[in-house]
Amino acid sequence: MSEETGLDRIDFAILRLLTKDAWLSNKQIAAEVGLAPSSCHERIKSLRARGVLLGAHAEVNLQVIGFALQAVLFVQLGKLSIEVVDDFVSATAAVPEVRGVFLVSGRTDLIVDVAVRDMQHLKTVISEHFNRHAVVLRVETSVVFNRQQQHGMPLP
Amino acid sequence: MSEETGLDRIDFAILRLLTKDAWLSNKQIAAEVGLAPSSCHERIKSLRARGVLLGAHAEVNLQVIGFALQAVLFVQLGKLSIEVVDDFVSATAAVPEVRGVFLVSGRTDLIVDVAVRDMQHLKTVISEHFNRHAVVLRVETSVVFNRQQQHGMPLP
DNA sequence: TCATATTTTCGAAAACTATTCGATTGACGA
DNA sequence: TCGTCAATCGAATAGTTTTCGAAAATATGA
Repeated sequence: MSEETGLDRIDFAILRLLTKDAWLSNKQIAAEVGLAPSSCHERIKSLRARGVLLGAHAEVNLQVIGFALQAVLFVQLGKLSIEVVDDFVSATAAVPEVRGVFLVSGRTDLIVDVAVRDMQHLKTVISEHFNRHAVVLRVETSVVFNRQQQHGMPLP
Repeated sequence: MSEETGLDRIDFAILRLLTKDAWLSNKQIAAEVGLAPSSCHERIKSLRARGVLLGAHAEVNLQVIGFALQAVLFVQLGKLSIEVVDDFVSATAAVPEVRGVFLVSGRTDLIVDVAVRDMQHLKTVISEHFNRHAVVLRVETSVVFNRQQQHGMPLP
């Protein structure tokens, strides 16, 4: 068991499997990692209880439900307190079209990943949720041509 | 049933529940959407078969496994063919530390979201996978201070 | 409008899986 | 070496998923 994390080789194997496919059965995982189903079940329960496994989310094909356009917004904010900025980040994340928000260092403050139906919809989202907001100084928009997301573990 | 998507109100309810928590049982979902378990099961099977539901991924606490630092890389590429660029996007997505890659329009070509252990690790990743690569003209790095991800449906 | 075809839903049975629990094993420090 | 503790196991139970034929609802066409 690694002293760093409190997780051993088998825990990592379980995490790797579940990040690849959260719908694997406990029985299948147990077989893959070489444990009895009851032991594997105990480990997964423990990983959840310790806050290592945070949950699982199904992935839907956004094209199919009519969200054909993706964009990235580079948002510049005014000089604000940390509290105001963090609140704006949370408010932004709560917008249904927003898939992700990053508060970053550098020339831009916020990077916002949005999924929309079309250009008209994109215009509406930017106008309603960013340009209208007093804390926002400037929004630069980039269209996403290609995108790849990695859901697995960041270990080779 | 919506003619646009081939999905009705109940399908959307199922998708909303599963994107929030992919570990909900079929029985629970059936109860929430007001169907018999067998009918609900049939719908979920169909959503998978039609490519609407693409899969599910467990979410792990990256801090706990030692990935304490997140960064966004803004990568500028040379004038290249679409094929070469798409290949580079795929190669980038395959790097374990890379969580997501966006090929975008505008002043930067690639936005890369990475999770690393520390600054030393970040330096290594940028050096090994970007600066070393001939197609990369320039990499600008931003540290991620705060991040929120939305896994649910982009509908109110 | 009515009859027919098709799809969807349902409940019950069967098959399978998760979950619990006491006993056993194995690791570790005294 | 011994005792303690945590992890593992197998078997029993409880619960869920999956299948399937029949019924209901919905769509189709004359």
